[in-house]
Amino acid sequence: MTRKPVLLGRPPLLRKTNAELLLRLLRESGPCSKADLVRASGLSAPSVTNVVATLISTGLVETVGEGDSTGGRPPDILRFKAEHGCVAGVEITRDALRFLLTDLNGRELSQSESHIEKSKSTPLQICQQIAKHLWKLLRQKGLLQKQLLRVTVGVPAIVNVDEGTVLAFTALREWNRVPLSLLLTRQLKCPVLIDNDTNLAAQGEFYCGAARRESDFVFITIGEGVGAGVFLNGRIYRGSQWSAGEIGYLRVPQISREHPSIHKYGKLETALSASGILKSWRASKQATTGPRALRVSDVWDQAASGNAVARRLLRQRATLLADVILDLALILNPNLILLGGEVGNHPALLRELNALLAGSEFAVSRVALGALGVPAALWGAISISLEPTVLRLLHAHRRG
Amino acid sequence: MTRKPVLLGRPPLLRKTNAELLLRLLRESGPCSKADLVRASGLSAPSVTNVVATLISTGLVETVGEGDSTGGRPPDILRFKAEHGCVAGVEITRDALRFLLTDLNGRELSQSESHIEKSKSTPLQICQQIAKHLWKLLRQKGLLQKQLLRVTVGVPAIVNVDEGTVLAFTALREWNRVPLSLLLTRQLKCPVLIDNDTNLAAQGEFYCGAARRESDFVFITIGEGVGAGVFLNGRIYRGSQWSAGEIGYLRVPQISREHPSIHKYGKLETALSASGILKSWRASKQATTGPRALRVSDVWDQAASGNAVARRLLRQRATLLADVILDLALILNPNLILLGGEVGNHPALLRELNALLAGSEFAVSRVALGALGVPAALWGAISISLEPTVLRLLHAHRRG
DNA sequence: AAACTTAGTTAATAATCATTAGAATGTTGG
DNA sequence: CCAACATTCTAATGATTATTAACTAAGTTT
Repeated sequence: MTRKPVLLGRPPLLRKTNAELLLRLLRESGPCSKADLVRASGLSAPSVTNVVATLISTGLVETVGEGDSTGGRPPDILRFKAEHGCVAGVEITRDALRFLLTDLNGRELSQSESHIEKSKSTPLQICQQIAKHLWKLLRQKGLLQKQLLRVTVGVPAIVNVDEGTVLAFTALREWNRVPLSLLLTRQLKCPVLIDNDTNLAAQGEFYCGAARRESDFVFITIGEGVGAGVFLNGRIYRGSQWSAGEIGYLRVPQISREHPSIHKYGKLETALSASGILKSWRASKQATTGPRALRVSDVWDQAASGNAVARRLLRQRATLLADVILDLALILNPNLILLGGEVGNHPALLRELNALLAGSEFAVSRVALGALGVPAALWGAISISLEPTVLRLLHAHRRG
Repeated sequence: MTRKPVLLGRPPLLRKTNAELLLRLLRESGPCSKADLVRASGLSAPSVTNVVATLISTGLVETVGEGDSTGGRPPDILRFKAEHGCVAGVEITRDALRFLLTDLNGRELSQSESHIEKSKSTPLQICQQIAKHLWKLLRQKGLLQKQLLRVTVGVPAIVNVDEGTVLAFTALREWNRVPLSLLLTRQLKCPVLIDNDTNLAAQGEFYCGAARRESDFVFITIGEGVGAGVFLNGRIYRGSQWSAGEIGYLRVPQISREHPSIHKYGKLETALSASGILKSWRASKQATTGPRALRVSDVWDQAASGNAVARRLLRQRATLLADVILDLALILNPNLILLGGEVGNHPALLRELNALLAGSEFAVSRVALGALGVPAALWGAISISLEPTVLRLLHAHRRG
């Protein structure tokens, strides 16, 4: 047995704390000198020298030569070695896999997509496809397999994040209770985390999208289904059975009551769905031979340019959505509510919503559009991968 | 200027950490010996000796003689000196002030109530009445004024907890933007925190009521108004403008739309209110001369014993409330939803709700009744007062 | 009464950070 | 061009706090 890794109030706690602090400063403010770290951290110069020496010994930090003098000895510039390894974000959708590979600074190395063949869509086959694709991406970028340090996977389902199991996949029954995280960890030989795709999209908008520095917000995505990523106190809130934000069965005015069920869409979800909107549009346009609309955004564009049928469709959906947003605002009082998905992410809908919501004296949340679009969940996956990966490297090396 | 109190990764951080750890252990597990603390904390015996010496020097800990031998030298028993000071919880309602005084272990010293005279109900007069009453209670218990170390006040309003100001008092316009915390701090000469009463009630149920060890739950109170205390990740969630849980304007089926307004009740609130229920009851019972009902609980009792009119009233309200609960469960997925208030806290209502909610495949929260009744908010006030008070004492003494 | 058990203290050692002094290596100004 | 100065970084020393090992204290068990 190794020695017990307790680290309560013993002296090594100081080193750990300060090493994490300096590494964080280096990652956040980019390359700088020891003297800069002294000023930024508040630690003494000898301590910084000492801690940096251990950081360099882990391989996470390196010197990159002299910087410019500012009237004295020129500094040795330090930098976080972001290319030491890489992390990946993966998103599983009904018919495709999406991939994003970044270095340890979250800088994009490659982004790609891969179609899922209907005949090869069992959980195990999907895992194999993911592994194969990731190995290919690594090869293309000249990286070793063991440099892939962590993978986070988004799934359109209720997910037990602790156990790494998929609990309920609205459309795909065979995915029930699949230990996806375990399967992938075995194949990829690195830690794999899985999470709900909408949760990850919210995290992505927080990381580099429209919700930067917002500690409390809700990301609503509307496409075929409806879901919300609830982000509170600076992190994803998942609920006690992992189903927070599953708003497809919400009881709002004009929606008849039913009980939440795992394998079908809720009434609200159906009412707001893309296919429902397109169906209504096509039905009413077969009479008046107007312009074609293949996607919901086309319908919303038509509404914005004055088409009466499209305007009615938009108004109906916005009215429903306004009720949902007000309920969220009353219960959670977030600063911001973001709209995403092919139905949700449109300026015309936003305008309509703002008109419907104006007039509240409290429970006022700013409503806005997501900034990242489709890759939002991938960026969220990267975002929650980076911090634990770096800390793990730091402490693994300090031990061994 | 005093020296800067930075305490990042410097050696004193260890002492601080360990002192807090041992004090917490001592408070949670009651009187024990140094050897017990060694076993419980994982620290070495000399360290415990050392830290305990500093704890004793602050006056927060004392020795109380020898314990029983278990086959060797008998231990010196240590104990947290809970009578070193006291904290108070206060609740302001429309027509009364409620008080709870406890020692630093949260053990009740006295509980009392004081009527608010209509002619003396300005914020300043209320503050004076609170101070006067608290001084009286202290005198009765033989405590000095300076032994009152912290007071937390619950207010039936939206409260800015950071600034200590009352933002919106549904019924009382004169309370708008009152810096209640500042006023009381001046009078009481100790830190005063104010918070929403329903938030505090939720905290109370967590501390010593029906939600012990539940890290995620919602406490719904229904009386004249309707409100929810949202408790997530082990603490009150207040939202970004302090109005989380203000569900009186929630848009659920059967409730017509309106915008949240500060100085009147919402439609849902009105539909569920005690006075509305009693009014309907009296209207329908003037024909059939049945038993009298003075409180809503009497009506619910009648419903439980088969009275048709009462059953209809109960069914109506339960239907509304079931929608609210399902919406909360979908958005937050808490483990538990508690009912409180004179309308909410009744077994007949609970039965009806459970019948209406049965059948969901996910978003299932256990629904139960609050255990503390009227003093819930007072216990919540005590609960959030204790920890900061003890830590403040510990570190104040270690400095001086 | 001797052996053992448990509680607690003292003395020596280790980890870590801060302070002080000084070395390394530039720029600035006469 | 060189002396004075500025900035970066390191080496030596001392302070705080922890641990380990040895020891004292005071009981129970055989």
